[in-house]
Amino acid sequence: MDATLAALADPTRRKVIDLLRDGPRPAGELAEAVSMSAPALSRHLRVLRAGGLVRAEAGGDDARLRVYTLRPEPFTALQAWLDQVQAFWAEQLGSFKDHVERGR
Amino acid sequence: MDATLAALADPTRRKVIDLLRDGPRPAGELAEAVSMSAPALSRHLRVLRAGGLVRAEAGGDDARLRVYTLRPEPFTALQAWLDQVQAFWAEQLGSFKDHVERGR
DNA sequence: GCAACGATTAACCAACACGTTAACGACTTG
DNA sequence: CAAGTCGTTAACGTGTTGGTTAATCGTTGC
Repeated sequence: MDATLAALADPTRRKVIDLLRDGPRPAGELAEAVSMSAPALSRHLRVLRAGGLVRAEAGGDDARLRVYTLRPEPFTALQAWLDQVQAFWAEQLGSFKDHVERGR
Repeated sequence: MDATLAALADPTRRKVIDLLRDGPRPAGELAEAVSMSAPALSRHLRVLRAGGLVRAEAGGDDARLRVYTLRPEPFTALQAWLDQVQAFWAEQLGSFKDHVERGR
């Protein structure tokens, strides 16, 4: 949870996530898409990997390529936490409902 | 979106969110709950306020108190983004379904 | 009015995050 | 095998973050 949100805190990394939304891509394409030096992006990718947000596999045809793909687990975990937080307003709504039903 | 995730990146601030889940609290209580000096927490609260995650109102009885409450907007916005990201696997599932239905 | 209190801001410092260029290892291609 | 390519790590400078204590502002209560 900690690693997930730390990873998502950076705009560049979020942009990478958004890019990967329409399909896996090799590191090079990602670097160019965010107009950043390859080393800089490589470290962002390391953070994303450490947080389990992405996974890298060797490109089948050209083994030099490292193809990155989104991983679902951290996102579902985050969503679960968000649901818990939002339960707060559900309670508020419940109190209000009780309040109303109690006739005032 | 940026401010939201930046705010959530810090563990202390997430703990504050979790504390506020079961009701509004004054700054002092929060500071003690996270065992941190009042100034340190005050700055965390400023970040949370800037991101719109919380709102502060003067305590009705004692005007020295600043009572903090959760605000829903950033959380729903974040959830919307998460849904978009997760659409990725929905597509994958679709492809798999097509794959199966195509008889192989 | 004056001491105490709650909260924030100011000033300062250690630690970390992020970008750059340079160097390196692994693979491909002629 | 030699040169070029893809990606990562190393080393470095810089800006930001997060904590501390000291000072400030508004409110409370005797």
